Amino acid sequence: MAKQLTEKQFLKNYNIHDFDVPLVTVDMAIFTVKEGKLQVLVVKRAQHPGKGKWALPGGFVDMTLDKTLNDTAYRKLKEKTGVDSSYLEQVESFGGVNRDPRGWSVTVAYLALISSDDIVLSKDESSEDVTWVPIEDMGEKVTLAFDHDAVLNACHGRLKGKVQYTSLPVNLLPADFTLTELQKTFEIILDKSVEKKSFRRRILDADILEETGEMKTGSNRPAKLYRVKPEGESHFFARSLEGPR
Amino acid sequence: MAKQLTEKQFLKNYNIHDFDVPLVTVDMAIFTVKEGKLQVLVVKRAQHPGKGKWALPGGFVDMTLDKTLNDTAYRKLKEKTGVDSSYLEQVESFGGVNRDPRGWSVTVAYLALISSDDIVLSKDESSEDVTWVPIEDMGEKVTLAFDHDAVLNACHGRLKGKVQYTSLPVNLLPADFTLTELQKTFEIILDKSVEKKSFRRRILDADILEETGEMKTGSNRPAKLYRVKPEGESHFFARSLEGPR
DNA sequence: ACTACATAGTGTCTCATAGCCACTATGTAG
DNA sequence: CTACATAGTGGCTATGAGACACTATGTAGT
Repeated sequence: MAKQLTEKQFLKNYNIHDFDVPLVTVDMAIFTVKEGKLQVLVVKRAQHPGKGKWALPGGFVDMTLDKTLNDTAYRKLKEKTGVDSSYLEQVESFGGVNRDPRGWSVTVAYLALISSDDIVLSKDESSEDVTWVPIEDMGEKVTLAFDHDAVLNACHGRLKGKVQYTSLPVNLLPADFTLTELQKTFEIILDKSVEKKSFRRRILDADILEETGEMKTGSNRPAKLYRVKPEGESHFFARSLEGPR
Repeated sequence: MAKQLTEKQFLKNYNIHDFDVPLVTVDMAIFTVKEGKLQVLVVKRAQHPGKGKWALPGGFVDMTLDKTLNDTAYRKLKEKTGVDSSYLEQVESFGGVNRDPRGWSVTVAYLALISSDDIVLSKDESSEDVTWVPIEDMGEKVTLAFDHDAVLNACHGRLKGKVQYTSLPVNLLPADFTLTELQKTFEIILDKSVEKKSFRRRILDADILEETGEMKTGSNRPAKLYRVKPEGESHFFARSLEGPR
């Protein structure tokens, strides 16, 4: 059966373009914060090309299922994580003759942010394994197939950039959270500490959160729980977080 | 000959996908400032579909000429304007089943900024006319084929957004310019006035320009001429231009 | 040559918001 | 009841934007 072919044989048989049209895929960097680390979802490819290698989840646009590129992205996200509502943002498209051995191809990269709470990872016929990898382990412990290291890099860069002047990280937390938890999330993404008072002032003055009325108890002084107001999930600040002087 | 077909006939004959692969194009919003207005380049389509309508310049990826998507963008820019070095930035990709009558298609939108000085517009076989249109006339006096109004909107939005916190507009001016000219350019894009002292302080403190040593004479007091330092063309400011209180 | 004027460029105040860091508040654990 | 950890605040400094009046230096008309 086809699955027993080597990559070389597979490529020899692969013949999608009788017309000179590039392949089009959507690939996603799905981020979450787990165990105090920013992690990204990767899948082990069950099929050629790149069989057995880790890669970002993604795949071809399904012209019968998907009416738009965003549909493709949502579908992929749901397939791998079961999540169907979360922050999703198109980042950048990568296209060229050398990035995929099947020939000229274009991938539209998306960034997704989800809370590690509501996830059940699930593999399908295209992937033999699915796992979270801390972003800090990428490059050394794990490298990705195709140009996915570059794709991931672009997505990670976008995330880090936007964290400086938006409220994006709220999308990495469960519905209710404390300000300290939110601050930690910012710090994890920025990979540096953030001053407590500045942070709380900034977030509270932006008026993007509302108190749930509940408190988070557990260790020491209980903390107020907040939830994101509608529209609050991507507030833009006029000034960047500047970091220590 | 084929050019005499109606659009309906043309579409009936059009049969590029024996395989279910979307079409891939690159479309560009090429901006300049001319006559005190932000203007965008549009072409009148000489071919179906959309024959006779205005559209953003662009076209198919040429898999023999282009090694990457950026190559396609540069090629298109050069074809229409003769310019071969200018600011070019990928903005967003639009894909869907309804945006092009030929079927499922993806376009990768690029934003280009050029100085109105060094341009010689040139048409080719795909366009029967090429012209600049003030962005303020788009929508009322001019509408575009396909979903190009939306594409242009995304590019214009990106430009306006980045002007708030970057030095991008330097790319719309000739090599040498005065601070007042630069300020005017910012004001034209933002469509609001900018305070002179704040503006000059911001730009000069950013250390992205250098004096040419020349002065621009002509009317009244001569003004120092500046040019952009290497790397200065896309400086990011920590604070946005805020506008009048 | 002198004066009017337009445009270039500056001095200096206020204001908003980030960083700093010590202080107070309120719970849990022994 | 005390120690301690974590939540949350007060109040200062620093940076850079906005306001706006002021000075500087050319061109143009007579």
